[in-house]
Amino acid sequence: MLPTTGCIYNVRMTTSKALETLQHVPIFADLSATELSFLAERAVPRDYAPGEVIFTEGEPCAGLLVVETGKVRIYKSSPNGREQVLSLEGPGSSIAELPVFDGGNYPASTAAVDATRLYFIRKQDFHSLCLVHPNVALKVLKVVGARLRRLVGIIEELSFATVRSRLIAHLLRIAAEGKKTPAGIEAQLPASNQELASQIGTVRELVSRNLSRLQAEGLIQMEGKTLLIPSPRKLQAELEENEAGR
Amino acid sequence: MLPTTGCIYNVRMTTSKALETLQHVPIFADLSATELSFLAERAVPRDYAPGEVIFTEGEPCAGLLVVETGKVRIYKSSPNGREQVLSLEGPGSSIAELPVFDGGNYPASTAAVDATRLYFIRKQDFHSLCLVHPNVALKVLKVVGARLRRLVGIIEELSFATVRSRLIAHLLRIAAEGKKTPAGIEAQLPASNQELASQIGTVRELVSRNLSRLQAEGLIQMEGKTLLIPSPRKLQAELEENEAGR
DNA sequence: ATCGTGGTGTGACAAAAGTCATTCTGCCGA
DNA sequence: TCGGCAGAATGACTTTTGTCACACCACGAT
Repeated sequence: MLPTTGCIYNVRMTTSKALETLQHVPIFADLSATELSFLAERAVPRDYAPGEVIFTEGEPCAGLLVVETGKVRIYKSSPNGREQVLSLEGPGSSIAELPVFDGGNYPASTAAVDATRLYFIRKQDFHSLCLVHPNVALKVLKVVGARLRRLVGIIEELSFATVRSRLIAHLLRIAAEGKKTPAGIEAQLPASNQELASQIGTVRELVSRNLSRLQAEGLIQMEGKTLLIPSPRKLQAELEENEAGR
Repeated sequence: MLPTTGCIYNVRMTTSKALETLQHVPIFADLSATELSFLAERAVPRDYAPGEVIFTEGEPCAGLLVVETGKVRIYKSSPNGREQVLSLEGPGSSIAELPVFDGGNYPASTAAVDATRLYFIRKQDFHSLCLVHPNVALKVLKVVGARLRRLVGIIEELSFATVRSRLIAHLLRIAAEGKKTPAGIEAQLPASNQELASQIGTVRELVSRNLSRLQAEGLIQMEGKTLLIPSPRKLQAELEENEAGR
C-alpha cells in the first residue's frame, strides 16, 4: 500500500516535470507561469513501450498529447499491412491538436517508437485555455501549418518522385540531423529497413536494393545502422539529375 | 473619364457584393455586420480568366483570398510538367489562410479553372481582425483541419491505391455532387482527361484506358463529359474488392 | 553447440505505371 | 466541304514497383 505522503510527493514531482516539459512546447510558448501550472496540474502522464499503439485512426479524440521523452510515429496503414509514416515527433511536440480543435476523429494512428512518456491534456481543459488565451490558437495554427506543409511535401514526393529519389531525399533529411566527421556526414538510420520503407512509402525490398545500389555507386557507406555520406553534394546532385522526376 | 458619382456607385456595389460573399465564408461565419463591412470595404476584387495563374508555389504570401464566383484549383507541379491537384475551391471558399498565418510562402500554386472573381484581403487587415475577434482563429483552425484531412486522404490513396482504384474513388466523389436519374447517377467530368489525371496523380493515357475499361465492364457510361453511373454500389464494391490495395 | 527468430539481401517474376508514336474523332473556321 | 487542330484512344514498349521464395546472417536462449 502506498504511503500517503509518498503519493503527494509523486504528484508534486509529476507536476514539476510536466511544467518543465510544457514550457518547451511551441504552442504553449507564451503562457504565464500561472497558466502553465494550470495545465501542468491537469496533465496526466502516460507511458508506452516501444511499438505500443497510442491511438488508432478513426477513434474519437479525447485530448491533446505532449511528448516528454521518447519518439512517436504518426502513420496511416493499409489493409494489406503496408504503412505510410506521416511524421515523427520527439520531446516537446504536441500531437493531435487538430482533432482536439475540429472535433473530428483521429485522421491517422500513432505509436511509440522508443519507450515514451506523454502527457495527456483533456480536450476541455485545452479548450478553456484557448478561450482565455487566444494567442494559443494562433500558435496552434503555426504548428498545424508546418504539419500541412510537410504533408504537401509527402504528396509531392509520392506523386512525382521514384523510390530512389525519395530514398535519397530522406537520407539527406536524416543527414541534416547527423554530425560532420572528416569522412563526411554521419547519421543513424531507423531501426529497420521496414521502417525506412514505410517512411518513404514503399516496401522493405526496394529499400534494401536501393541502399545496396547507392553503396555500390559510392554515394553512401553503411556500417550496421550507421550511415556515412562522404559527399552530400554528390548525393544532392543525384537528386536533381532526375529533377524530382517521373 | 469616369463621372465621380458613377465611381462612388461602383465602390458601393463592390462593397455590397463583397459583403454578400464574405457572409458565406465559413471563417467569417460569426462576425457582426459591422465587422463584415470592415472587411468588405477593404476587400479588393480581382478577376481571372480560365486557366490563369493566381499565385505560384514559393511566392511570398500577401493576403487572404476568397472566391466569389468561379472555381480555382490548388496544385503542385513537377519539373516534368506533371501536376497534382491538392484541392478545388468554389464560391465561398477561403484560400491561403495558412501562409497568411504562419508567414511562410505559398506551399502550392493556384489557378482559375473557370472565369473567376476573387476578393483579396490584405494580410494585415486579416491579422488585426483576428486579434480583435479570436473566434476567427478557431474557425480558421477548423477549415485548415478539413484541409489537412483531405491531404492525408490524398497521401493514403497515392501510397496504397492503384490508378484504377483512385479513379473509381474519384468518380464516386464526383458522383456525390451529381444528380440522381432513373438510369443512375449523372455527373460532369472535368474538362479534359488531362485534368482528371492530375486530380488523381497520374497521366492522361492511364485515365483514358481505365475509363474505357470501366465502360467496357459496364460500371460506367459516358457521353462526352457526362458521366453516368448505373449502380454506384457496384462501383463501390469494385473499390473494396482490391481493399484499397497494393 | 544448436535452434529459433527477426531482420537482410537477392533472384525471378508479375503487375502496374508511364512513355512514345500513331491513329481516330469531333469541331471550328475558312 | 475541306483542312486543320486539340483532345482522345490505342498499341507496343520500357521502366518502375511490388511480390514471392529462399538463403543468409547475427544473436540470444536453451
